[in-house]
Amino acid sequence: MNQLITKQTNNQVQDILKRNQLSVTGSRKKILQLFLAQDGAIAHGDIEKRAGEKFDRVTVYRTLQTFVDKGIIHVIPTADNSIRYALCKDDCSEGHHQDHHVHFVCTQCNTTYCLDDIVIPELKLPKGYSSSHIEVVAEGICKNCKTPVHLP
Amino acid sequence: MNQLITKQTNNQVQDILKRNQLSVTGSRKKILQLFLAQDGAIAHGDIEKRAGEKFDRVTVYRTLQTFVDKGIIHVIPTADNSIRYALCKDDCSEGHHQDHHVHFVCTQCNTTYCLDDIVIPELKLPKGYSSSHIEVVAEGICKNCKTPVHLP
DNA sequence: TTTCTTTTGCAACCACGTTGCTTTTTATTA
DNA sequence: TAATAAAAAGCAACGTGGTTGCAAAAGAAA
Ligand SMILES: [Mn+2]
Ligand SMILES: [Mn+2]
Ligand SMILES: [Zn+2]
Ligand SMILES: [Zn+2]
Repeated sequence: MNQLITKQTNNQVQDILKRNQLSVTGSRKKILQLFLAQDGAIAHGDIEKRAGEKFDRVTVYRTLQTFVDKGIIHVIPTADNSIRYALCKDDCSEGHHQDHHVHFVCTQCNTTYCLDDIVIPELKLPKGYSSSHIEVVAEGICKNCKTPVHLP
Repeated sequence: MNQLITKQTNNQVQDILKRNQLSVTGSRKKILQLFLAQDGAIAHGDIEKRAGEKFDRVTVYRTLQTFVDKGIIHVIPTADNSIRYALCKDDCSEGHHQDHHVHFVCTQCNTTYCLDDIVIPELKLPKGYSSSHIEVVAEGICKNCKTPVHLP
């Protein structure tokens, strides 16, 4: 079964790389698999840990940069300066990211989620200020860490 | 006149340091003056440049850390990972920061402002998520960079 | 398989931040 | 004002995260 999933994922990985005109290499396959197997974002450190036994530090950096350039993943700003990445939706492409959405960091499991469907509300700025883009990061408890409610 | 301002500011600096039970030293005076003379936040790099000719790199780090600990300044999260600091309002004190406000980064002059009076609007999170704190950073044109309107 | 192009690994480097320790400065008290 | 104790500053050394140039290896195309 694990084998089956791997095969499926493998096709998906090949597909994404081909579609973006990237050659299929070990490092790219490995890192892309990490993203596909993950609900939410991954910190650079974790990627390096999980891919780093097999690949050089520099290769990991370059692979991630390539993916960002191609619009396959996007960078998520964090308060603690640890860089995180997450898969982009399909409407991103080379040089054209479309990743303006709210991010949610769970304070319990430390997972970062992209909340693509949440509307960023209007902000009443002071006189003279006008904003072109608003970055919102919410902190709290995620769906998986929520304390379950006992029904009577 | 410059002399007068300096004297006034000097008193203010002494006052802030005394109030927080900090000894009055060259580095602390210099760095605090930078903040008092500035509308908006200052990047660590700038502080180091403007105070660094006279003081050691390490001293600048330690001074800023002391100010943060005492609730004199607060750290501002930025997308580009350049750490910025701004003066806290009076309701911050040692170990008790009260700096939950919107930040505004001007894309023209690159100044970062603390918008203390802006209300952070409610966010409709997906089912299962609950947030305890929302970080908002708005990007755009500030009051000083706004294109002036010609009156007829 | 051969050839050309792209990617990788390695070594070296830089920027940023931290730590331990000694010297200097500040506050306190005589 | 001079002596003392406590705090801060300077220095050197180190760690981490990220970058660059170049030679070797792997991938794509033929
Ligand atoms: Mn996202
Ligand atoms: Mn602020
Ligand atoms: Zn969680
Ligand atoms: Zn501006």
